[in-house]
Amino acid sequence: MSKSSTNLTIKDIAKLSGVSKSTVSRVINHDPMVKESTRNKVMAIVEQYQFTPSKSARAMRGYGNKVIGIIVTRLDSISENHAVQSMLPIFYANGYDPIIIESQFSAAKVAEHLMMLREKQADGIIVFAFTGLDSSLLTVWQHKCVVIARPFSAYSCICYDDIGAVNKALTYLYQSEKHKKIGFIGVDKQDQTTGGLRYQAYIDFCTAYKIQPNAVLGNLSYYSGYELAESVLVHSPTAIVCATDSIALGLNKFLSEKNINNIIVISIGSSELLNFLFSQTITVDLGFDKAGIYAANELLLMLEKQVNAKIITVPSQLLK
Amino acid sequence: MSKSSTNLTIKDIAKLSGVSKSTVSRVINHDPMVKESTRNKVMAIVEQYQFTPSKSARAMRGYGNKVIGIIVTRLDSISENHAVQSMLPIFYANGYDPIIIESQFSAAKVAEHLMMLREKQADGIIVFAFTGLDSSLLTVWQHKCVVIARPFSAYSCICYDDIGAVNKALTYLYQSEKHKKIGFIGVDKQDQTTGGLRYQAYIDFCTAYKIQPNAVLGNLSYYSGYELAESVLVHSPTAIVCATDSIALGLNKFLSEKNINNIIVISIGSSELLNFLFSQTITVDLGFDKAGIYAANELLLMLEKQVNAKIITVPSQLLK
DNA sequence: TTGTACGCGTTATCAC
DNA sequence: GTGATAACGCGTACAA
Repeated sequence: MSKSSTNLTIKDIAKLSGVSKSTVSRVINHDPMVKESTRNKVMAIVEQYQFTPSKSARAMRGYGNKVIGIIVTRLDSISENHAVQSMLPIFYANGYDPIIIESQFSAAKVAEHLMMLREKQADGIIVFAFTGLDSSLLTVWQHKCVVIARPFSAYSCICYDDIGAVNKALTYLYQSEKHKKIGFIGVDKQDQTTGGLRYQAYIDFCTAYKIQPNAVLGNLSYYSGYELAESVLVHSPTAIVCATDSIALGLNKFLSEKNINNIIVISIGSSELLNFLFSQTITVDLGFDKAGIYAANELLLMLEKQVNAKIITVPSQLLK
Repeated sequence: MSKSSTNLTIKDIAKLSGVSKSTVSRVINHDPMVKESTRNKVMAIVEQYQFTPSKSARAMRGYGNKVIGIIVTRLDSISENHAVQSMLPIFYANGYDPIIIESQFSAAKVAEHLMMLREKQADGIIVFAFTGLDSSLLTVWQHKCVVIARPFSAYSCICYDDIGAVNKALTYLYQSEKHKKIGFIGVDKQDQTTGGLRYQAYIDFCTAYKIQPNAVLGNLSYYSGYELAESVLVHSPTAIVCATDSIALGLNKFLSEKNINNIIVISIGSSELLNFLFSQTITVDLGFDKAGIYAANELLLMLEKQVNAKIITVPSQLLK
């Protein structure tokens, strides 16, 4: 009926409901100082015409755009994907428009994207950290920013339980299953968390329980797991812990090809694909989806009221 | 040195360079009617202070936001990820900020997102189509929209070579390798392209070459490939064509578990993971990355000048 | 309680 | 060539 061709403005709504622009503005922004009757009157028109205030205009008034920037390292990272997918509904439910961008592990790109987000008057950001990303880039955003996967001091961070996850895996193998020869395939220590932390946890466990370490480090790809398999197997372990599910995929392929099926594989990180393809693999869930939920809620909290930075560690869970 | 705390406006630049706002605006927008000397003078200041005009303000002036909306079905779709990753650099290079959103195969969500994009004054959109998405939703965007994976009439579309890909697979098996008993695992025909088109191509080839069809249809998951394997194998084919790489993963898992290794598997869709895990599988590359490039360039073309809708089919390629 | 007038940062239309 | 000025849609002191 009503021509909904071109978008209505606050002025039109004012005319239509017989009040002034300011009153309409007050109604929209839930100013308590408006008479019940006029509020209803205006709201009726607003509903009827499906009016929504121009975001650009509000942004210009310094209002914030109801925009959250989400900077992932790579769009095709399975773990980050899960985290993002679980935070999106939360942002939508609170009226925020999440905009996803890719850093490709480049600090320079992060800087670029942050500039863009500032221009767009984004209200807050979520950053998936990586080796080489410096917290100094984020200073401007300090109080409207949640960092994932690295514990930057003075920032709100969501971290994975790298150490606990490895310990859970090793405890299960050593205590419950009485394995004595446990190998480890990890990633280079230059990667502080997935690399350094998980490797160190393995080493620490070994020294604590007087196990002969048998570790080898590569990169994050499944090729790495495949290629490094042999150098761990040469010490004839009865179980092998993989620092990531990709590595576990590679290792499993190797074992499957060589028809080796008396070795237990435990993966830090539990992906649907790994569980499907190699269902005998034991996995430790790092809780990517929970991380997303934590991150989103924490950010919304920060935007609502001043809240001091905290570091949340997502609990891990052994799945057997 | 210079305090870069709060953002400068066009007014500040004007004051700083001793001209008026209008002249600064002209310089920024490459108006040829400005004296060389003043342009240089202004540009110097612009560079020095790293000034960039407020996007919100431009948007309000109806200028367009230099924003491209990209509506994917799911963030973790490997194929769409590839396409998106290949279009992002193109948009960045042309000064556009791509914003990625998830439809989750829901037409209602698409409608919501489109509303949001309109409010934000997005300049154009790219939509990954799916079963249940109606082109009527897109009418407002008709001339600034590229659709991927479905041939909507009167829209610019990038389509995959479903029929050609299946034909290439079958031709290879039948002509070059002399297979006579070729099975097919596909997806339900309700999915018009991946489901209907690829199945029909198989059937057509069979009737053309008088092959006894041996097809079964399920869904897009790798579980489906695994579960349907048996009902195809029961007719003892020597080769099986899988409509997607996920299905091929599932089928390969089944074959591997049963120690069946005399059956050729061909997958429509070539993923890195499939090639890694089951390297003996022959794959037909549908060209997801090329699709992204085509889509981005086509959209940029549409935004620049009037150009009539065309349908581009991405060539497929057999990889053996 | 509501309306008026102004400013946000930009571009477009005039004059000069 | 360049500068003043109006306009975009909105929020908000200030006045009524």
